[in-house]
Amino acid sequence: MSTSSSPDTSTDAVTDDPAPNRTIGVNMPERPSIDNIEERWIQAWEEQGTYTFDRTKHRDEVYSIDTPPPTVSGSLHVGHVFSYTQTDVMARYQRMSGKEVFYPIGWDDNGLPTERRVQNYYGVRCDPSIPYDPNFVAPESPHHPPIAISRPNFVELCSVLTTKDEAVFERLFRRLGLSVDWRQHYTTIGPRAQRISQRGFLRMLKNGQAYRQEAPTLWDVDFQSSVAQAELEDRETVGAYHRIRFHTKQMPTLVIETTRPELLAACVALVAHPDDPRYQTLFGTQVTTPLFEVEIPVLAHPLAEPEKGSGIAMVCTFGDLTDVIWWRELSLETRTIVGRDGRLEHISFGARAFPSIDPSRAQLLYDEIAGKTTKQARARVVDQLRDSGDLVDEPRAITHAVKYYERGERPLEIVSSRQWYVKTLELADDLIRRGREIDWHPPFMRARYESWIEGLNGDWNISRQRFFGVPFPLWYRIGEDGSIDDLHPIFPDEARLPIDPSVEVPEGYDTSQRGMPGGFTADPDVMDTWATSSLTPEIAGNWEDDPDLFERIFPMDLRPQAHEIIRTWLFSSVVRSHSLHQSVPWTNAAISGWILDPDRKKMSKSVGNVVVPTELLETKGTDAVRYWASSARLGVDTIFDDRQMQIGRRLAIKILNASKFILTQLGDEQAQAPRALDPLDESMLGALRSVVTASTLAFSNYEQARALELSEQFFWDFCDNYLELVKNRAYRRDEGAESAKHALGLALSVLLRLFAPFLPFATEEVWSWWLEGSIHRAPWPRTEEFGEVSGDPEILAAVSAVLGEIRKAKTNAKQSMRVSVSRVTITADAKRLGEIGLGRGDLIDAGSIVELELVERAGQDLDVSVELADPD
RNA sequence: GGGCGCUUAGCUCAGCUUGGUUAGAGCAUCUGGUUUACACCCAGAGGGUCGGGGGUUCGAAUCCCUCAGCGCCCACCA
Repeated sequence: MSTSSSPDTSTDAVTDDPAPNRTIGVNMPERPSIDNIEERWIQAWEEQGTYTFDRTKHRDEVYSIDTPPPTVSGSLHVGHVFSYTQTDVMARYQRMSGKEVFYPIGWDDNGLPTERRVQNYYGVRCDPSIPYDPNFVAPESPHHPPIAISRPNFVELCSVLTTKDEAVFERLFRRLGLSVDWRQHYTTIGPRAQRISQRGFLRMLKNGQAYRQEAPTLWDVDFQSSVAQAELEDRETVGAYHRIRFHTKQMPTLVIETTRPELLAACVALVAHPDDPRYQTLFGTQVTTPLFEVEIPVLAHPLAEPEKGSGIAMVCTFGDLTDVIWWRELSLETRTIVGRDGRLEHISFGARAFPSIDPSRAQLLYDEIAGKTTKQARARVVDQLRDSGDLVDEPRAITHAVKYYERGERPLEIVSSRQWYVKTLELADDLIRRGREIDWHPPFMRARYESWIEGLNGDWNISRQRFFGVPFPLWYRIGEDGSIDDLHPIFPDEARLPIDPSVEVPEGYDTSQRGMPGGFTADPDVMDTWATSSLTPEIAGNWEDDPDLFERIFPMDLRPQAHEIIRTWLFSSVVRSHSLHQSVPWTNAAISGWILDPDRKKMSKSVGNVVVPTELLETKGTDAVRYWASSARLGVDTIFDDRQMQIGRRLAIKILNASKFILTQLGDEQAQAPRALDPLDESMLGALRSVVTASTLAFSNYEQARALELSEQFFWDFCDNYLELVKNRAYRRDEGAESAKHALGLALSVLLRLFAPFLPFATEEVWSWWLEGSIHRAPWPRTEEFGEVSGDPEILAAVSAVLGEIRKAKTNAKQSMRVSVSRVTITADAKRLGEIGLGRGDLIDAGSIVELELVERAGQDLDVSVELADPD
């Protein structure tokens, strides 16, 4: 034998090698590793089109997924890694099960988050009154103070930045091994999304599902835009109760309590409960407000709570949502004083809207607060009340829940404005019924959907007074007198969509007529981001522009998403689908949990506890991270736990090593079906067949964590016991070896495929050592593959138990596992003894047993007595 | 105020739908072993009155009632 170094060491002649020459595993490395294998496979999958959607497949052969388009202006966090992996696991399972998986990817890049990011990133702000500057160059670093730029310039910057952000997201998602079809790609600001959003809106306008109305609207004074009920959140905020005296002749003193004394000038009534004995004499009378001395009615309404404060409330236009209800139901006056910028407007007392007994004094007092913010005005009004003697006691500090826009910093105001709405209130029953057509995973998440619908207090406001969004595709006529005809919008032909009405001109008009008497003006608003996102199935499926595709994927099979956006994304999607298609948008909703940090706080950027996902994937390995994400059940909030990733990492490595070992034993001989299977091999295959059945069932119930657990449990036992028992026999050249090789080959193939959805890289790596094609297009294991195997899992279990006892004896004696055993006596009942007898030869080999005695004793389950060989 | 979820070993979690081995796994801890599949390995050990109380049952982690703690969702919180 040559001692010179040969590059071809693996085929170096080793004449006494019991295994034949093998070509299997020519790509098999000496020391397999899961590190740095990702990029190779990502590239191979892309080149081979492994995940490309085949659109010739019929609807019932397709599994379609309404992938959540992540907000690209947000940061990447482990929550993305977690939930997107859970969806990918299901996608891979469905693909292997024979479904053609429609797995698109979108980026949510329109809307306020992007605007805000652009403002901060470049140091700019949008001023729609400025004309477009074609030579504008964005500053290198954030400019202070922000540069005012035109709307078109601003929108351009939004596009530039989102493109950058999207590239970062794409890198992460590829690295995570998502089996999305990158050709099925959309953005929520792109032309297709705009066209479909606008078409969806026009359809709903025409069928009466959308309407425009002037009404009290939730308003963020910083963003200067309306917001929807779904975007509210309560925040505990410090405030104070102020006891204020109103003037009446009916009672010696009349005191109300309020947290918003600055709205006194906007007061339009007092309200008490109809049964409240204290105020019976007041109902129907007029009382006078302090300071401004405006006469207001005292009215009864059941919403007034006698226990709260003094039991009688000051109704202002508008302090909160209850005021809106009272205002509407009691047909009260409108006296708005808070402007859209959050400051008190200048108003005139004595005018019709603001009558006063003493207009000049009222004006004097009010002029001190006009122009101030509500907070500044509040302090001043309290001083005024104190001076006038109408403040009873000093303000009492409290903490109470106040409504904020979820992205906002100051409490919401309610202003009267004209907005576009989508009808939801009258659909409530239908929407709940639709919700019950969807299979929720986990089922209890449906309760959140229903409780949201039951709590709706108005229709869905879809218009926003912002810039980077989908414009409403409408114009309004301007009368000869310059008045705008809001009631009869001009619609574009749908074939023209998408359009920007501030640039394009309605049919029959020309550019010169824009903004002119007798001409037209564009609707200035953009759509709420959810008005677009609610159409993701339509956008991904290219609704009406590609009806052939759409009918192959809609209604979709799966909507994966997080639970905090049930009231927004999920709800609004059901609304649109119900109205546009009289259908649910999908048949399954898989709701992922949150990632919590070890203190059980939700991981978020503001808490400063976010782990950078790309670093995580690089240091742990993608499969390890995917294992962690896969082992969490849907809907369950999960602690970020790198120990769980370590376990996944070990599993992936073990799969590589065990596979290498098995492939080495298989050799390259054409696998031949053995004449008869050894009972131990058959037993192992019988157990594995049960795993296939149980794992498949778990997947069909959207319990991927269970499927993983089953396969993993089997696999470790398979390595520790079966491989040890069978490896000596497999090396021989007899019938027993044939049986072992057959069983090993089948088991390896099945196991790799069972793990493939979870650990796509490690399993693909092994597959490539052995077989052609991608494992991710290989069929999901079926029980039929096991043929006539009728294996009783008890045999392997019994033999393994004996092997365990022998190991225990060796361990207790602090001996090596390789030390030989001079005598083993097994006492058991006939059935157990029979099972063990079937694995006798393998047991003797694996345990290094010199003498094995089987003793039958009825009623004895299993007793193993072990005599170790003399250490000498 | 209404609703949902959770509470099992030091840690992270299964098990509960359909009640029945001695309540499981991994990690961590401890004790050993091994270096021709794998030290990212192997073997073994210790560790739990299944949140409290009550009930149903021959039998309850599992079913029912109740209480508590934690988390979340919803609500017209002057």
